[in-house]
Amino acid sequence: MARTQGSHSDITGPRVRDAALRLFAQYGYAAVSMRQIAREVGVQAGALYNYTPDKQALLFSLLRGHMDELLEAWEAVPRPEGAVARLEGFVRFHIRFNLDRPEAIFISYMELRNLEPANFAVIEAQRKRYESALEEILRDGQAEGAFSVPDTRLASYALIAMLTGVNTWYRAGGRLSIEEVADIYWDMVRKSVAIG
Amino acid sequence: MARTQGSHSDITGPRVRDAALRLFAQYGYAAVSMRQIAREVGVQAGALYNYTPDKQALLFSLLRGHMDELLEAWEAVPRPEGAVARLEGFVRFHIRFNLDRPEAIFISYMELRNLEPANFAVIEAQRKRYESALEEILRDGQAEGAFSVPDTRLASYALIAMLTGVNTWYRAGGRLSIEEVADIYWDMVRKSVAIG
DNA sequence: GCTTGATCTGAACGATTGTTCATATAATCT
DNA sequence: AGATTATATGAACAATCGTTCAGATCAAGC
Repeated sequence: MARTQGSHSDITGPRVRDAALRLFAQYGYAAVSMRQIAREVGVQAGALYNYTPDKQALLFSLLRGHMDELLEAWEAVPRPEGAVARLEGFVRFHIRFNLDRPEAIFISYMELRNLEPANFAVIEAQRKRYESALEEILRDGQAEGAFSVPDTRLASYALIAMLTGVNTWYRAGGRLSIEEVADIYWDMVRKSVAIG
Repeated sequence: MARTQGSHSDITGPRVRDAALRLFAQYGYAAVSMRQIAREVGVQAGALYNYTPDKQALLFSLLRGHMDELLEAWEAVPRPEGAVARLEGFVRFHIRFNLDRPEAIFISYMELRNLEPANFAVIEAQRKRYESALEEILRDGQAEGAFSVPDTRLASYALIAMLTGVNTWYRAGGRLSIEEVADIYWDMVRKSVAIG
């Protein structure tokens, strides 16, 4: 048997990516086999190679696509006057974006070490680009006299870690909505960089 | 050949654990083979089974040992009067402890999903026990009127994530000492839960 | 209706996996 | 010195890994 009714590249391709994303997030890149991905899609392992040259490229493509989406989405966020407003924008954007795609976020942090050096460099550069947006806001706020942040680099690391941590505990349908969570985090972030 | 000069269980045992810890931290549990660990120790793969019943037990033993050490060390920390002082104690302890053993911390967060369910439950319970110590401090501070933390559970998650994030960027010999880092983080934590 | 091209199967490849075990050696005990 | 025990080797096991490929099958274009 081969090629069952109604199956096309346009359908199988995304299904391969979806299955890989979900399985990588759940079990980890190294622990997931190509046959496991194929089974999820309902296809034999060999068929996957119509959609990716190899397993590594599949991981890279997922991470690359995710980072592209992240950077694009962030650049589309309005850039209001004042560092405080911009910081609030960043916090709310980050939480919303992360909670919207927990699996992609998860593998973006967990599977970096499974990227070949050349691929790692690409993703790492994109991540730095995103995180430097936060540091720039902190620098602006410091210059404006709105923040008290002696070390903006370090503070940006601290805040990113805090915000990204939401994904480790938030579950849809819990007692708090995403907006309520964002409100609380924004309050903590605001105070943590405030003067005093 | 077998048993080369001067090698004993007392020596090989810890070396197996050290090698496993380092390799798991660097490449991930699933990506590291028993033969790789054995090579690092300078022994054949079969010899590892004098020190662990299987690979899974080796991972669990490392995590279990780490969590025991963490809980014991935390309980040895003096418990001063006042939630603010206790919070400062927690922050400084957490950063110091984490930066002292980056590899154990790393696998404690990355390899949880590679634990069998029964093993996972044990480690997870220990982690909860540790994190609840922070939440208790926040509740005390709220009751004292020293903090403004509407949701202590959520705030404890936020702070833990922020503090643990230090390990992702801190490198020994960098421009800041551990104490300087702890000072800066404590300042941010203090303000983030303060009133106003 | 026949051909073409895209898509998939199913078997096969060599390599590697975790683990077991008979055997050999070296340290320790008597 | 001889016997015992702990510790290691090295080969073997079945299972699984990522990947390749000839051939089968279906959809689309003429």
